[in-house]
Amino acid sequence: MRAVILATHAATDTGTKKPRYQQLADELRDEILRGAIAVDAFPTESQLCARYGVSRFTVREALRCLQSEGLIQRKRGSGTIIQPATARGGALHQPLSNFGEILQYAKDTRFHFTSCGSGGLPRPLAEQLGIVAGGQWSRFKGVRTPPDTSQAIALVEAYVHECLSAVIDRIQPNEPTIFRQIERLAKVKIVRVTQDIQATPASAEVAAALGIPRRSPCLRILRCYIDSDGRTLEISANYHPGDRFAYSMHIEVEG
Amino acid sequence: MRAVILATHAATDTGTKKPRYQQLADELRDEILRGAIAVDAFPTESQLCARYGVSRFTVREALRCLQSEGLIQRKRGSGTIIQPATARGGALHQPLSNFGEILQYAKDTRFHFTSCGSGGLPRPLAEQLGIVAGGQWSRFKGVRTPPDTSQAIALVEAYVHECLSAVIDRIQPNEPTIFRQIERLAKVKIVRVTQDIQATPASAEVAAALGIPRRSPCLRILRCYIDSDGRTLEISANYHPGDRFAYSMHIEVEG
DNA sequence: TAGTGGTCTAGACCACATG
DNA sequence: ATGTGGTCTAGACCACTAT
Repeated sequence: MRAVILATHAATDTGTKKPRYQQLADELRDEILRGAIAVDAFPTESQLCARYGVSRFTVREALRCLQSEGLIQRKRGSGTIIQPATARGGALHQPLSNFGEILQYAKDTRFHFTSCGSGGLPRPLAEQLGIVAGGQWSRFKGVRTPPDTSQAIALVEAYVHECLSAVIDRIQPNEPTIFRQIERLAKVKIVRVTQDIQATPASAEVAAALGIPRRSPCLRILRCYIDSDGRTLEISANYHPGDRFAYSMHIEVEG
Repeated sequence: MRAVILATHAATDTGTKKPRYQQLADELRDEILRGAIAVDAFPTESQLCARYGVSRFTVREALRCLQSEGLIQRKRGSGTIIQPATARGGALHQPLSNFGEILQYAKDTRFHFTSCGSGGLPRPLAEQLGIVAGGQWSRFKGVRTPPDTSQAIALVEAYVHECLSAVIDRIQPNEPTIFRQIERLAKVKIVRVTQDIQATPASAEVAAALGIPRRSPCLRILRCYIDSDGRTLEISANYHPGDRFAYSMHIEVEG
């Protein structure tokens, strides 16, 4: 009865040129996670402006990133403090509520899947998502495993829309995610992901893959990957064992 | 097998004075949800600047709100479009990933609870959250019901920290949320909420309250309400029936 | 009172999409 | 070529906190 432990810290795409505020966010994130800044001695905005030679806007955009990742906490009048690891939940509650963290989760686990032909979406799935049935989707099936054990933490069923059929044959079964391959091969960009989280009983297949009893509780995460034209290019259903997996997130209160 | 339907649109606190960009966001959100703007005819930033007599910064802050709520989608070079209701999932996938939406969910359901004495945190709960055991917590228990049916959608167990014992007796059992009462009575402010989502089997108590079989899958959402000093003031465990409740959210991809 | 973060203005240049 | 949203500057005033 221990939730999955995931490392944080999004990958740094050193190849692409990032805006200044993202570079700054990367640097500060690094220092925070290395413990190079005392918890109660985070620089003020004006100090950061001076130190990095940027305007307050750039500093604030960078700090907005770190705040949305739960690394810092800010209060008008008093300043910025580093969110202590205990308040972040230690290694136990790594948030998965932004995109970089989903990627990191994928990178930190092993994934292997196989192609399973094509056809329509399963009706219950299409109904829940409100997607008109009838399209053709290529089907993949796989298992996700943490690096330190052989016990699977997810059975994954993925469906890729027919409009990508030209590149489907080139999808490799051992890369960390399918949608990143789609982006690269079809030259599209995923700009939005929707998630539906529900508790379901383990089917025979899920039970076998995860090593749990049939009908025992599973966390099912249904993800839709949407491109800049609003098309749903991929749908994945992820079944996680209820006793070994928790989905963690944090919410900053606005105002 | 139908997920819970929740109305969106955060409440407008007409009493408090809001920043200009939030007022603007409220107005635009209203127009979008009323259908007063054609899906493909959303004004550009400069049009909004002119129409409302504000700077581009203010417009962009407002649009950032709407984007994080999933109402609009923006693309450099082409403009802003309204996310059609189908891509938002219709009434089926109301997001609960920001604070206003959690409040709205609470407002749209009936909640009744009773006080159940005080004591330490249950050990498994304390372990999962990494909170040092030993503190005293006041215990509440309740049921949340949608307005249109009598079928409960959640059994709630809440724990309020002893440092608020001065106000605990004044907590009313019929207001929509406990933490809002805490904020008002103890003059504190919740600035951060963490959530742990897991699938668990229904205990006898949960099964009875929700009208589902014992051991059937439940979605358990564990929330910690944290104030500006980093103190966890309230912890709530929410048990939702797996077949009647889905937690939906969307994620905008950065960059 | 001094300093913090939150809001806001009026500019500017850029990458990108569309004609 | 024009216009979009994304980034960035250099200022300003304010609400709030700490002392």
